[in-house]
Order: sequence, then structure tokens, then C-alpha cells
Amino acid sequence: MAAEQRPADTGTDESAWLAAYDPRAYTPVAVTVDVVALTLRHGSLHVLLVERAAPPYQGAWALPGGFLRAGKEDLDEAAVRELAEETGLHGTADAEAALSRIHLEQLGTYGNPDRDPRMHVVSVAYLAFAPDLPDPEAGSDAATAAWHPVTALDLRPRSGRSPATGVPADTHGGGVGGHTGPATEPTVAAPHAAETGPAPTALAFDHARILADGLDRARAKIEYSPLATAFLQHDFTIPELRAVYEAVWDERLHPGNFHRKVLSVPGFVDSTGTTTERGGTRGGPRARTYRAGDARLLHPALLRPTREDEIR
Amino acid sequence: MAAEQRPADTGTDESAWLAAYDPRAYTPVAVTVDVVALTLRHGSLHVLLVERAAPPYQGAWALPGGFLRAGKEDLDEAAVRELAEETGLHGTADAEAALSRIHLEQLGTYGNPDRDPRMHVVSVAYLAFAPDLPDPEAGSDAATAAWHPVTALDLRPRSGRSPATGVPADTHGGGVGGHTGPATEPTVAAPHAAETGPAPTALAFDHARILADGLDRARAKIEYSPLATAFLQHDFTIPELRAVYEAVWDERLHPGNFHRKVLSVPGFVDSTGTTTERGGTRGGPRARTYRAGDARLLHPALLRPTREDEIR
DNA sequence: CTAATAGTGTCTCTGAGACAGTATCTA
DNA sequence: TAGATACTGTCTCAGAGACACTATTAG
Repeated sequence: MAAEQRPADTGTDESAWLAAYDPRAYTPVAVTVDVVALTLRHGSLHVLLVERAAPPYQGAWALPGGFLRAGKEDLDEAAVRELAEETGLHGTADAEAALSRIHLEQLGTYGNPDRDPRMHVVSVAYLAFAPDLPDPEAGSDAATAAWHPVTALDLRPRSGRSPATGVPADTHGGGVGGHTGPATEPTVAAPHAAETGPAPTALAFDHARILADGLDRARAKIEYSPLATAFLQHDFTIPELRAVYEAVWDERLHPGNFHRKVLSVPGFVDSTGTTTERGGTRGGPRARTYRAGDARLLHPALLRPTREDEIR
Repeated sequence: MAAEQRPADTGTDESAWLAAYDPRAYTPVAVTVDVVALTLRHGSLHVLLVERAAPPYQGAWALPGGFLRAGKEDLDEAAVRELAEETGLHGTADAEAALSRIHLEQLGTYGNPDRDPRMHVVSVAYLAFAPDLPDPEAGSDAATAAWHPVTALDLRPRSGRSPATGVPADTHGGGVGGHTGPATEPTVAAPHAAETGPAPTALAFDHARILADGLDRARAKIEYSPLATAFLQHDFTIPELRAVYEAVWDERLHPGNFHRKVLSVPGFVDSTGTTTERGGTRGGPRARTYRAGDARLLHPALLRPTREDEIR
């Protein structure tokens, strides 16, 4: 149940109980909300990270996030707020419009008591799919925020000790079984593309694991839901949509079969009746444009190419 | 990031920072862990509930759960502990063995500031699949715990106000999008089967919504994972496995096609080489018995009969 | 014996994927 | 013009579901 037996339930009259209740009399737990914000830039998947200005993990990159404002906001609201703060998307009407197009869903909660050296921090992670956004302006919110290609990150779980403290390494944050399946995929840092300067070797806290879980979720999610369109602008072409799937899955897809399959799923995309102004950069005819349809589940689904090794 | 900027990051030397840090100086949030424990009894899906002995919602049924022991346990450990306490499965070796066969995974986190009238409580919900367990012994852990058929519960979101307090009704706890898809299914209390006495009309807090989310997750999960076997004993027959799917999905399945399909999925079930001692209660040959195989994902999946209305 | 059930065979339809082919565009 | 690309046609194969059928058991 939501809250019981710890502040000994003397329970008779509730208002009396409420008055006598002192929430600060017990060992505290901090609740934060972290966001795995994914976007597509130059054809590859990027994640929003902030550089830590203070210990622990000073100088390391971390997921954007912050404390839940106790008594004042829902978890979802906190996630939206953090995302807006860190992307600099707030204030203007344009920013609000951009924010409203971002898909946001809860990813999972990580509560290992040692994941933060300062105290027991329970972190509720969210997953966001965003269309290509401008670079966060420096100074928009203290920390330095930037988009990083996920292929340049080390997603293996942290080893060794956390910097400047005697705390043993994070094991894994939370999730007995996980949602999309076992997290048997601490994808080793891929060789290509180091776009934004030198690659951050590792993320702060257990954020590498949270990011890995987010990527797993994203890969699974676009199979059954039309959310791949959340990575694109309002109007898009089938080849652009294919590029999303190829980037998220890191798989080459057959252009012809993909095209026919997308159009065969009812409610996935709606035709706009127009085409692009120009053909592709390397030639080819102009592509027809589409908008996201009203389906919330893809039927039939766009299943990933079978990877036999992921089954067991 | 996991914990930053609130306790103003004066950050230079970290140990100094740690010493000066007083976690109690900020508005507190309580963290609890609640468990949606599902099992199959007499061919229908049941959930473990406890009767609240104290306000708020005194006398109402709620999901088993309790406070996270700050600094001492992981969320997963807390969920296992709560489940063990409430089912009475602790102490003996048999109990430990039974516990180890239960599947447990994180479901989602609910953090609406008004979901508990006493304070802001963030609740991490877990989902458990258990084989048919004995009735919890009364007095095993203060509260009265019992298995309730889910068809007898009112899963619509609460309306009105929470009892004995002026707090407005819970909206919904958390989850922008949800995981398994939109929670467009506050299943109206079904007509049949009121096995365990008079039906509880509504659950405490936002537990009706948590349970509904858990049911959604369970229904989706058994499509792609072999976890339906977690509802059965170590050895089981294909018809017993079919009964699990029928109960969870609330759909009649074709016996012949189901049989062939299960055997066609590699690693789903392994034959034991033996059969049951007797035929079914209403006749028929003895069935061969199987054990859970080593697959962690079903390929191909056992898709639910298409429900056109759930797509949009 | 009768009725119900376990398990198999078979047919049809849908959808995935391989491959080919045409039209259209960039450079 | 050369080469790449958008999009369509067609073939094959796997799998889902409908239906039929046999064998085996309870009552």
C-alpha cells in the first residue's frame, strides 16, 4: 500500500493522525527524475547529456535530471520540466510547441542504495523521443548540455570505484527482470563517428545502464508503436522514416519492402498528397510526404530482423 | 543526474561536502514499494490484497507493500521482502524455494502528489507471477491478506474523495504514455465469479490503476516471453499452459492450434517424457508433461487474437 | 456406451523477405 | 550520361487460424 506501518499506524481518527505525523523523523530517501532524451542528428542516434560541475563524478557526463519537487509536482511533470530546462525549450511559444511534439514515457526506477555516494537516491528514469532539436544554449541552465552520438559512449556498467569516494562500484540500479527483456546488451562502444569532440568514456552514476535500458526500450517500442515518427518533423517521407528505424536498430533495411510494409499498416501514416521539392542528395525521384496517422499500435508490427542470439 | 543542484553544489572537496550535507533539510518524499502479485486459482486470475487496518482508506483493500528501507535495500529486494512478508513465505526452506520460482519485475512508478493524503508518496510498483500459493495465514503479518479474483474488482479509477479526508480524488499516479500502451482499459467489473465473499468495490489509493496497469503488462508479457509458465508448477501440460493464457487474456483459444504453436517455439517448453497419471476430469487421454525451456523470448510470439478496437 | 479431451493432419490466407524492374532525379 | 533512389510487381516461404480426424480417457 502507498504508505503504512512505518509511522506506527496508531490509527483511529485520521485528522489527528495527520497532525501528529512528522515525516522528517525517518531515514530520508531522495527522489530524482532523470531523462534519456533521444534524437536523430545527421542520421545517427544522439542522447542529451550534461556535464557535471560538482562532485561526485565532477566533469563526467550524466543524464539530465533533478529532484522531484515534493508535494508540488507529478513525476511526469518533473520529467517535462527537466527536459525543458536542459534543452532550453521554455518560455517562447515555439518552444512549447516543440516540447509538445516530444514523446515522453516512464522508463524505470533505479534505487540501489549505493548508486549515489551522498545518500540513498531513488531515480525515476524517463525516455523521450524528440525531433532534431537545436543545440542547447550554453548557460541556459548552469550545466553544459549537449547532444552526444550514442555510438561514442561506453555503455558497459561502471567498474572500479566512484571517483573521489570510497564507494564500491554501482552494480545495477534496479529492475529484476527489466521490461523489454534482460539487459543482456551493454553494447560495447562502437568504432565509428566521434562527432562531438572526444568521446566521454563513461557516464556518471549508473547512467550507462539507464541509457542502455532506454535504448533497449526504444528499439522494442518502435516495433509495435508508431513512435518512430516522433523523431521526425511534422511532415516526413518514407525514406526518412526508414532512416529512423535504421539508426535506432542499427540495421540496414530493404527500401522496397519497408516502403510497402509501412503503407500496409492501417493508421501508421497518412498521405499529405504532396512531395518533396527536390530529390535525394544523391539523386532519385522526389518522395511523397506523409504525416503520423492515428494508430497507437502497429498492426501488423514492424518486427526487427531476427537476431537468433537475443532469444535466449 | 542522480542527485544535484538542490543541496547547492558548492562542490570542491567531496568529503567535506558529504559531511556538511544534511538530507533532512529539504521537503521529504516517502518511497514505498507495492506489489501486484498475480496467481491462478481454480482457473481464474487472482491478485493478492491486504485489508487496511488504519486510515486512510481504513477497511479498504490495497496492494501489499511498504516503505523502502532507506540506505539498506534495493528496490528489488524490498519487493521480494514485501511479497514474502505478505504471503507468509519466509523462514522455511520450502518457502524460499517457492519464492525463488516467482517471477518479479518492475511495473512502474506512481508519484502524484495527492495520491496519499498524508504526504507525497512515490510508489514503485512491481508485478509478480506466482504459481498457485496457499492462502496467507492470518496474523502472519498484522494485516489480513487474501487472494481475490480480479474479475470481482472494480478497476475504474476512483471517483469522489478519499475517505475521512478532504483530499481530492486520485487522478492517475504516473506514466505519461505507459509501457504496454495506453491504459485505455479501466475494465469494468465483470459479472461472474465472486468467490471470496463479497466483492471489494474499490481499492485504496490509486491501486486500481496500478492493478489495471499490471494486468495490461501481464497480458502483453506472455505474448513475447515464456512467463506464462511462472503461473504453473514445475511440470505442467500444454492444456494447463493454455488455461493460463485463457485466464490472463480472458479469451478462448483453439486447443489444437495452441498446442502445435507452443511446441513450434524453440526453447519454450521441454518434454519430460512422461504423462499425467489420469486424464482430464471430464474425460480425454492423459497429457504429456513439460518443463519451462531456456528461451527468454518467444519466437515466433504467441500473439493475442486481434482486437481491432485496441489499436487506436 | 457417450461425451469430452489430447494431439495431429491439412488447407487457406496473410505477411515477410528476396529479387527484379521502371520512372525520376542529382551531379 | 551515370548513378543513385522512389516506388511497384512478383515469387516463395513461414506462420496463423479454421476445420477435420483419430486415439484415449472419465463417468
